[in-house]
Amino acid sequence: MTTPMLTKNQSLVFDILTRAEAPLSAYTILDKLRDQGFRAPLQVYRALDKLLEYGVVHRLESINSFVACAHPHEDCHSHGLVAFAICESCGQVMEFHDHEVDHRLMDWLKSQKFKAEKSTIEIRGHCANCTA
Amino acid sequence: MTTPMLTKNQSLVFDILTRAEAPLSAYTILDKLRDQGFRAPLQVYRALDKLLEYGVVHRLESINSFVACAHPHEDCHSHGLVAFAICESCGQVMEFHDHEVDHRLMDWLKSQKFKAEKSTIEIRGHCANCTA
DNA sequence: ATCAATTGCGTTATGCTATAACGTGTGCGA
DNA sequence: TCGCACACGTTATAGCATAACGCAATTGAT
Repeated sequence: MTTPMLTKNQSLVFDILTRAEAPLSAYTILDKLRDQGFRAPLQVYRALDKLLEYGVVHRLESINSFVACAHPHEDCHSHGLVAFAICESCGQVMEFHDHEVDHRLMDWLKSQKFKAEKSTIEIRGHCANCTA
Repeated sequence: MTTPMLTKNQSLVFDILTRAEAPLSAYTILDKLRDQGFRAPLQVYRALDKLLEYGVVHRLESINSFVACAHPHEDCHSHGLVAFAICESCGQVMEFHDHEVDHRLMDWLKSQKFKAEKSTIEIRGHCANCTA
């Protein structure tokens, strides 16, 4: 999918996520954008929906947060599965694509005649820096 | 981990989940247990916390729901990763363990010196029955 | 040019998910 | 019998997400 021109709200949300050191919740984004005129959660969620659709933002289901795609130049959808390692100390996220894991899961799904549409692979733990 | 005797509330919640055809949200469980005296969400969440700890129940992060472990005789923790295929039509869930995927992810995490603690692999789509 | 359809936007209200904080009772070992 | 751990019950609150309404701007076909 090619990413169309972002609207004002979409750009504001995307910029916040791009500059963030860690994933942000929708309400945290809302708070950071109050000075820019944001007043309601829906303004954030609507922008996020589009950014997710364009593949430039990921939703981290296990922590109800959102993060800018770490590989914006490639097309995340073509990667198939995307995995995330989420540090519970510092909050930082590593994004990871692996075709082996991808194929293995897809083969199993195929054997079950299951049509996959969206996937979530999230590992929570502690990153190298925080495992002092 | 060996599963201790369940308390009354834990048993009630576990039985509901065991009999359910699909994952249930905490509030759905609450509603189903009102006749048994449940009145507040915490009664459900506290039971769920223990059942999760014992490994007899899984939390599906992507749909905020809970499901009884499909392989109660084995120890889910020793399986390493557990994957779920969740049908968005009928709600049914297939549970799946694969050492290949497991090792591959763990190797990558190890190379990043990331200490994994909890993992989530959830694929949403449509099952064979619902892909008419 | 005009009308209809689409899309984004703003607002209010609401619903769903999860936990904090308090107190009670029970069982059990020191 | 004292103290501790644990399960439980209740009220209140925090955090996450969407429904439903209406308005404005854009586009594109007639």
